[in-house]
Amino acid sequence: MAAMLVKRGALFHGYTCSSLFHSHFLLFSTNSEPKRPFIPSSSTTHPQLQQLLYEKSKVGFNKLDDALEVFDKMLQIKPLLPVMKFTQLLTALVRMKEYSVAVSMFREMRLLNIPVDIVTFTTAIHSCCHLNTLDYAFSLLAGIIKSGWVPDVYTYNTLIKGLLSQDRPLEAEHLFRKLIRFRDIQPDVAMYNTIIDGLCKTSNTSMALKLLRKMEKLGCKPDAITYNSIVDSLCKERRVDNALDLVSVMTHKGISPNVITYNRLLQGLCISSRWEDIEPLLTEMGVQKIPPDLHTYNILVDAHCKEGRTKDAQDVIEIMIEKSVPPDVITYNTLMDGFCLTGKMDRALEVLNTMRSNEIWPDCYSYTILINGYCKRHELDEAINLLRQMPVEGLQPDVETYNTIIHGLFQMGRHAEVHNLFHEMLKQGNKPDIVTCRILLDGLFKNRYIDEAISLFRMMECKDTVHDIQVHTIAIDGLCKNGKLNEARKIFDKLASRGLQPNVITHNIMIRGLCQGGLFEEAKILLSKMETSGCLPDDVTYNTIIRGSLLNKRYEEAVVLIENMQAHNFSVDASTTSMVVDLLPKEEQKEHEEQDPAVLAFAKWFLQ
DNA sequence: CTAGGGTTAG
Repeated sequence: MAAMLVKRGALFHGYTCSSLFHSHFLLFSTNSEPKRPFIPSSSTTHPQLQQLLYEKSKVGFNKLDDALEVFDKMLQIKPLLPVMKFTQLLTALVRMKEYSVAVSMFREMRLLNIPVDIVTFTTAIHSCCHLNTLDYAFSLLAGIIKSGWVPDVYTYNTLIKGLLSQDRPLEAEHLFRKLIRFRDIQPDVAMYNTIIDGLCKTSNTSMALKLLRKMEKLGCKPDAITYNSIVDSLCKERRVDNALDLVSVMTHKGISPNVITYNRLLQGLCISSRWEDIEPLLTEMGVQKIPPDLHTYNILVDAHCKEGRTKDAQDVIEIMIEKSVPPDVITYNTLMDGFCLTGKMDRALEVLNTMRSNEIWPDCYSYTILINGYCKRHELDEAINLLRQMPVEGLQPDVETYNTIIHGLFQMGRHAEVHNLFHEMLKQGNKPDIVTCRILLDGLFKNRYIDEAISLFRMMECKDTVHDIQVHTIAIDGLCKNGKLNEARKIFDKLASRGLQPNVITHNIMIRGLCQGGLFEEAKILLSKMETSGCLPDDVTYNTIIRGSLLNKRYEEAVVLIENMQAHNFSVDASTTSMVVDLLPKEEQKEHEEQDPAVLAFAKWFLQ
């Protein structure tokens, strides 16, 4: 569980209601006000309400106004209706994702002294969690206790889930441990599932597996949800065989995999490019009588597209329509992306029309995909046309759209337009994200605006908002490539003290920089540090250091490095090979006898 | 008719 602590910024604040006033302020100052005031209308009679409630309970509360109308009428009734009726209304709002209205209504109920109970409180807490007002959620927890109720497993699970969804896993863990330690509640499957999912989402799969065993030992039977979280996590870590094993374990224990299990496995096979294993799994789904759903088909469409088989992807869509699983906007976006990937922009645009004629309306992402397609083809004017088309279609470009087009402009050296678009993006109220930071920094370096790049990086450093290894890697790369090796080294050396873990790409960039700057010894030291650290070298690392050794005329060491690489089951890449070939004397040079014998010896050894 | 209304996975 301790490994959950890796998530940054998760300081333990405690669970008091000290911030009650602050939370109230938040509630009033945001859009949490009801859509209209709760002024009870007159001349409502009880039977009328019963009729309304009866009707609504059959068709559900479709509109927000329905719920508000019912609330008004409910308030009229004397004697007061059972709390449950009010809770049902709150739940209806939650189902409509009208969380702020739900919270306001709850507050109204409290002001009117409607005697809410633990279920009502929990529903209100659930709404707060969706509104990012966790402080208020915890003040409601205090409110529960003050009202003489006892928070139960539902209440705490809602809060834990809220903490996790707010990226506060440390506090979620604390709360969970506290509950167990003080035996406040007996965790049930749902609570274990919440924690296990939290562990999985913070890449603590082994911890999740431990907790799975622990819950079983404590007599809490895991269900499909428990296993699916872990299966998903294993697949994302490309441990799809472990995922498959876990599924056979669950089946053995009498817990049947469901469509979500199979979808996660299919996705896992796709991530690991194990196309040959997909067909058997689909067959097994058929045997188990689990029909594929929309997600299954979307995974298949994506897999075909990723492999460039857009025809097969289209066939899958045909099958979907046949089987009455109508494609959605994701299906069509995936197919469009497939066409963009192969540069077939006309086909991608056809898909856009197909989806419109099927009354599936393109979203912002549809346009981003197309814009990305044009950027890849270096057709920036087409991309900009599409960007301008979006508002006409009632779509507002988002950060991702702007990131895509800014990246494209930089690639084409259209630096001046980047500035315009960046300011447009800010004016539209889009906050730059970490990807924007990376694109800007990289673009400035690659377009040789070195001073601008450096000052941008310094700004990011000062603000400390950009606590991101990729941004630092980009800066190191940019500095190395522009003859500022020492500044690059300074940043690299400071990474650990900033709590940033250099990854294999960071290392490869630094090693290449060192080799090209003639600091081969230092590059070798860095490689050996990698071999003993958690960041294992990959084929790029070995090829980089080998090219470095050749560049620095260390032919004996090149032999050792190549053998070392082959011992690690990596092979020499094309770039390294051509470098060796270049070492050989050219035909026209053959008569000259200046060739270094060590070079010849090495090249002969390599080519034998 | 003694529950009903609230928690967890893509």
